[in-house]
Amino acid sequence: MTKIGNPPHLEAEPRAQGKLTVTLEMVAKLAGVSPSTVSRILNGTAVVSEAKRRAVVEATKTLGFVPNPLARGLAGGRTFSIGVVTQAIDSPFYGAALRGIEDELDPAGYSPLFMSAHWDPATEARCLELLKARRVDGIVVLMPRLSDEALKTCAQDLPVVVTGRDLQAGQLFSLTFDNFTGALRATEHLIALGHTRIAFIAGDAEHPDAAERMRGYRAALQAAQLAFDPQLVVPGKYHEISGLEAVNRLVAQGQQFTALFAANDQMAAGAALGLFQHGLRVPDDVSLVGFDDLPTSVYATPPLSTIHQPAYELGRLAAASMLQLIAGIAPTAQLPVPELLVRGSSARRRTPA
Amino acid sequence: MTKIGNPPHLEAEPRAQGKLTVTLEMVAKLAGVSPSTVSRILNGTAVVSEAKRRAVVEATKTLGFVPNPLARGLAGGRTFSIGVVTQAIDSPFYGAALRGIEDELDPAGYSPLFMSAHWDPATEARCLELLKARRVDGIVVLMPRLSDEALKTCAQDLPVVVTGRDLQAGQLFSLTFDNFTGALRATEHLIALGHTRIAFIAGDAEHPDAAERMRGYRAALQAAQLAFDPQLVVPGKYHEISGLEAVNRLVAQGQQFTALFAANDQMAAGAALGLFQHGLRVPDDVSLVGFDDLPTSVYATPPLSTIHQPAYELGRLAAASMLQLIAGIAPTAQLPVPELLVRGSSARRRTPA
DNA sequence: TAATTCAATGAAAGCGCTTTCATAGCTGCC
DNA sequence: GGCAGCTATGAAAGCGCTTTCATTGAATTA
Repeated sequence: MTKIGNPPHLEAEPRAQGKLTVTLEMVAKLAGVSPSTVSRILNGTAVVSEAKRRAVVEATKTLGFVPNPLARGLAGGRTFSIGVVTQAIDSPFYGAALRGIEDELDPAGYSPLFMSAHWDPATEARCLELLKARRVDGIVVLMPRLSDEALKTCAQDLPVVVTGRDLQAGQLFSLTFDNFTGALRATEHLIALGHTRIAFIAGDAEHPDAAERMRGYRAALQAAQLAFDPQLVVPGKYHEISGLEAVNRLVAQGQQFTALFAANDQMAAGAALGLFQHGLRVPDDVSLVGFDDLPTSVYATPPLSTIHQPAYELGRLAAASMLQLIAGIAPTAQLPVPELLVRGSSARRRTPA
Repeated sequence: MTKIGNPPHLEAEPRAQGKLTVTLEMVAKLAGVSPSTVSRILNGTAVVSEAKRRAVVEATKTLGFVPNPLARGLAGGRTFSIGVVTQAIDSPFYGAALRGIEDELDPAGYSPLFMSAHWDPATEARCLELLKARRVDGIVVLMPRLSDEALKTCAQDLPVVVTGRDLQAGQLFSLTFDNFTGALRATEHLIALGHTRIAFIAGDAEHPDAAERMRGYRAALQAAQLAFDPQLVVPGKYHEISGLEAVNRLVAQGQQFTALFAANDQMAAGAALGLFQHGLRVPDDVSLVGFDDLPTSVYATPPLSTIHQPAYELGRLAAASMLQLIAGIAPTAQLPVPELLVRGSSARRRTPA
């Protein structure tokens, strides 16, 4: 029988391990109780006499017993693991969120199972299937690309928490950030600095949050009675390169603008490079504001003014909500309101309009 | 009996799911064969007649059967999952490596299990324990902080692949990047541009790779017969803030330097901000070179010259090596040699020495 | 043709745990 | 004092799969 840690093809290698897996049964025997009792103590499933409890705890220590999660999952139906679907595991924004999830889940005895869907709905669907197959106790999807319907269907099988989408259902909880207000504040800030020609690098319209940010931008203009000029709006895809290309395009078209609002920090970084390449100084010639507050943005030159989006907090709250869902409690968590961080990239208009 | 997907506390919620988990046994019955045969076909463990194989495949499709990884793991001793310990899941560098691992493991039918140790040996040890408890088939540790001994001990239980440390053992394989040569090339580049006063922001001496980079810096100076000036070397901790502080310190001390080599891109970013704040232009006043080639570095203003470290490739190779280890093949993977990327942050010396 | 080997397959025994179910021993009340 | 009503605990049946082990029928050999 192949034993864990003793792969047959490695038999040649000397192994100094006689620890042939301590099982719950061994603990039971040593403690002089039945396996059921040990299990009950382990899970706090039932009342057990203090004497036996002590004996079991001691036996557990003596033997160095660690319950086998696989067996637990198989027998009990719960794996104490939460599937986490992110779009890009290597994105700075999601990284912070993942850490938040990790930090929240860990003390509760749950482990996250990360997968990335790369913004592709099909991949995302596959991730969900894989996670369900792995019998996770719940799934957190950060910025899903799947349809509301698909998510609801998924939530029929197990608790689901999504971010960046507003939909509630039985075991489905969502956490949304007020992108509209965030974008509104960012644009207002630029307007307050005297800018009237404010270009906007939009996110992919497919993302609801990108649409909201666009809406915020327009609302601010309108409130200030500034005309909305479609020429000043360039579509992007949330990557640095989009920001760079957007600036190239604006400049090529000869658009006049003294401020630039990018729908996320990554595009703002790209835009900064574009402006630099065209000899436009930030903030002297063009004020720049981003959205997200990536950890790196404060180290941009000049540091980027932006809307703080609490990625870490988002992760924590999502995880906490999931834990509540599992416990049968209706989550009520809410993300903090958007906060504008004014740094060096935005300044009062200096050039003539 | 608590069924997966039917948490008792959620019974109130209407569930439209009659899919009571398709098991291998059901497939066997439908295909008219024994469970053993189905298992054998699934795993390719033995020769099975073409007729039965077809029947089973069809039954699998009809029923939409997906094997339960938990049961597989419990019965077979293999979980088809690989533990991956990273130091910071939210670091841009590790993010790329994780993606590489994911991409490599997925087609092989393995899933990664990510955990971050936050540069803390104790946490790292705990991660290893947790992963072993989860019965992963192997563990990849990116830049371990644990002692060589501890890692070797761990490798007695299961295959282990580490990066950034040079140690081989039975089931232990390591993948190292030539940090020395990388730092050498970076410094040589600066020297070739006419710089003679080259400051260096070092990484934490505890990291072997940081020590190597320091060694490369010194070797380049020596080869060019430039004096090594300890005053020009500032210790850092691989974070942006270290770079910023380092520049502040250099400037406060009134050190003369026309070039700055940071042991990683994050510190280079911080340094760039520091230089900016002190009115020192890059590259006009100070040439700046980093190390790692983070995805964001190409979007710095100006784009950062740096040593490309193939994080994604590193992940892929680590994962591939793990797969080989599991298959009983001795891995031979090697990281590509360091490559210097000259971008806008480094230029010929313009200021007098 | 009989004896032997071998390939394909089924039966059954777990893997390590949870969870009914059943059973002792108690407490308490009429 | 006897019986309902508990409580603490053990026995045993799985969870869904893998893997011996045993068996059958066919292929091979003398």
